[in-house]
Amino acid sequence: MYSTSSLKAELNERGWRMTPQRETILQVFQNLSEGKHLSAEDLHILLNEQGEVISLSTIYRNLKLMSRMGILRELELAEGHKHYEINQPSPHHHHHLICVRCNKTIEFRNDAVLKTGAKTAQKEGYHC
Amino acid sequence: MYSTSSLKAELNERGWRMTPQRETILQVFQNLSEGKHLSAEDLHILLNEQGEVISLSTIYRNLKLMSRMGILRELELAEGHKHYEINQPSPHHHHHLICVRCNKTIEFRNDAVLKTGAKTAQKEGYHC
DNA sequence: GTCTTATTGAGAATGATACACAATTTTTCA
DNA sequence: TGAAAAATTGTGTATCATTCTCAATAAGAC
Repeated sequence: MYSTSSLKAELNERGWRMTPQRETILQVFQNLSEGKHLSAEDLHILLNEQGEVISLSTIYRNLKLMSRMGILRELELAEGHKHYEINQPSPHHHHHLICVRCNKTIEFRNDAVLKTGAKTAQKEGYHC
Repeated sequence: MYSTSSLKAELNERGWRMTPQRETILQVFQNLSEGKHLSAEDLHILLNEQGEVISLSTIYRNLKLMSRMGILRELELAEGHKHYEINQPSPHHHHHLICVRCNKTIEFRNDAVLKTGAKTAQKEGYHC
C-alpha cells in the first residue's frame, strides 16, 4: 500500500513535487472501501464536504498523474466520464463487466485474465 | 456476417426501421480491413469523401444503436473519443492493450479471456 | 395510397476535460 | 538559512465529443 513518503519519494525521483493536495487525494482513495470508485467530480464534492477544498483543475491533473504513475487505475465505466480507484496488486485486482444496453456493472476477480494481459504486455515490449 | 436484410429484420423486430443511412454505415464497417476502427468523426469524413453525406447526429445515433444491438463494438482507446469496429465472433474477437503513459495500443487474441468474460456474464445474469 | 411513427439533419446545448497564466509553493544549493 | 529556479495551484476560459431539440421527411402497416 502507498504511504505518503513513498509517494513523495516516487514523485521526487521523477523531478516532481509532493503537495498537500496530492497527499489528500491519495488518502481519500486509500480510505475508500473496496469496490468503490470516484469520478473527478465525485472527489471534488467529497473533499468539499470534508472541508478540504481542492480545485477541479488540480483534481483532474492529479488523477491523471497518479494513474500514469500506477497508483490509481482509470476506469471507463458506462457513465460517460472516467472513474478512479486504487490500483490494487494481484489478489485484489479485479475486472469490470458492463452491459452495453443497460449499463449494469459488476466486478469480478480472475487471475488468468490479469496474467494474460501482463504476459502479452511484456511480450509486446510494454514496460513499467 | 451481417447482411442488409438481417439488419432490417432485426430492426423491424424491435419496432425500428431500416434506412439508407444505416445500410451505408453497416457497409463501411463490413468493408473495413481487420484491425481498423473508426471514430464518429472518422466515419463522417470517410463518407464525405465517398460522396455519401450523413449528418454527424445520425452517425452518433446509429453507432450507439448498432453497438447496443451487438453489431458494432464500442472501443475506449486512449484518444479521448470512442472508436467502433465490427463485433466479430470468437475466432476473430480480440482485446486491446493500452499503455496509460504513452497510449501505445495493440490488439491480441485470447480465447480464455473472452470465455472468462462470457462465463462471468452468464453467471451474473447478463443476457443478450 | 394514406396514416402513424421513427428517423433525419441542422444547429444549439451540455458536460467532461484541458489549457493559460499569474500567484504561490517546493526543492535545491550556494 | 534564504534566495533562485522550477513545479504546482486556482480561476477562469477554451475545447471537443456527444446529446438534444424540433421541424421536415421517409419507412412500414393496413
